[in-house]
Amino acid sequence: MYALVDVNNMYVSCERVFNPSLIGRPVVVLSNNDGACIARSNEAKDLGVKMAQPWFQVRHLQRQAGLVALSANFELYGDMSSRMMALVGRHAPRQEVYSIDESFLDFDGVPGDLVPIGREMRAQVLQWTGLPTSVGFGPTKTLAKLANHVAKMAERKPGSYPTEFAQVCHLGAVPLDALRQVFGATPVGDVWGIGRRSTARLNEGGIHTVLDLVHADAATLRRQFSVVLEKTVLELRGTACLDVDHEPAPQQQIMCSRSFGSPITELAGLVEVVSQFATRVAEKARQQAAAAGAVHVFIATSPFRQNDRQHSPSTTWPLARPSADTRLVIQAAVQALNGLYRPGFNYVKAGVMLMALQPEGLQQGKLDLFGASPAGAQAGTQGSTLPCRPAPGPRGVDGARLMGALDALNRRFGRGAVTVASAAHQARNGDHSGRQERRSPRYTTRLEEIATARA
DNA sequence: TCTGGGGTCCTAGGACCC
DNA sequence: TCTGGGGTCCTAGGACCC
Repeated sequence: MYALVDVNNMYVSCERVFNPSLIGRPVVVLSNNDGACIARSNEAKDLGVKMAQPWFQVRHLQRQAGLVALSANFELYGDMSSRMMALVGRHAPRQEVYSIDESFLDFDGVPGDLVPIGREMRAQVLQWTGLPTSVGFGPTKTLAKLANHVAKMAERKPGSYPTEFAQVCHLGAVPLDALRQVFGATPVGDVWGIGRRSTARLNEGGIHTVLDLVHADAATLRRQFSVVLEKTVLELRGTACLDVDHEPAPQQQIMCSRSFGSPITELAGLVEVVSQFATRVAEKARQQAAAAGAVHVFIATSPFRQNDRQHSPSTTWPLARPSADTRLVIQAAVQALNGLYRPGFNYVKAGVMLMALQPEGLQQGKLDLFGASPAGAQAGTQGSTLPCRPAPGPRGVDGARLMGALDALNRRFGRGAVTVASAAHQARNGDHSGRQERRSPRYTTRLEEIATARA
């Protein structure tokens, strides 16, 4: 039997732990640039605020309805997440951390009634971290997900589902007719793995509820849609196709992308932001002890600016050999960018992705024909590389040691304290990193921002 | 004026090989 | 004049997730 434990309105709940005056009020957490709502309290959902809705469209609700908006504080959410994950992981033999606020648990071999275990787990997380959760049990991951959805909705919208399902719901332990009722009351679009596109197509074919879906022919759905949907149907019928992934494979890509505070039209501005994103992904790769085989870059205009000409190209630039050296990643990213850029467009977003990741140190042989010159661009200008020594970086400095020193300085003095020159023009040329005017303190990870208690 | 960011998996089709 | 077929690998793009 599987469980899915999930924090209700995670980001808002994290904020409420440290600012209880937010409890009971409509609250949203905003994305980068304070541009869109990426988390909503139940009260904000009831006001009609949609996921990813632009802030300017709901801003008027501040006055009209007391809506409170906060800038995202990912450092806080990440730390709260690890505390919560550690707690729930104790209750089952195997755990898969599925996202920042969700965890699958595998209760295989655990005897007895799981519902009391779920309630205890929920109470413990609430008491020890302050975060409210919902728990769903089911014989497959998809059913556990659905049970979790039911647990949440039964609490939030009395009447949508039987009240005994509120907070903790075990769909593997209900009578068949009760299960049919749940299936009949749930739109297909609420099922894990069925998105907007598939929902529309299923509806056209007369499939509206989960009950319709489980009665449909799986092989036909596979032909018309995909194996993914077929598996979803099998899982809803109780046949497990997905297992808990307790040892996740290393990441395949590392990305950093962001929209800008205001459009950028000049190449120089794009070089700066792309260099910063490249710096960030290289840092992330080194944290994971990974090296990238290629660098993918994209820039994009805004589809919302309908009078603008649109241009959203992307390209992948190979590295001469796998690396997480900030300088090499920046060089490759900027070269890629040079090929993408066209004058006369209002670019509003860019991103850098590291591809073909592999464990650091796995590289075959320390030598290659062109030494360490990036993408072979400076081949022949550096003389030959001696065997059995780490190849020098672009300026003849030992790359690994330099990056290690860079990371250590930034850990100690804060991110961005030391960086590569091409990524450091921000202060002079205006800030493209965007607004974050409503961010709460990083209570749990910065000593200087720790919560203070008042008598 | 202002419209998220970071991921995974699957599929189709082209390149390439023998 | 006649001009293969089967397999693998890679890539781009789509759909989905939170």
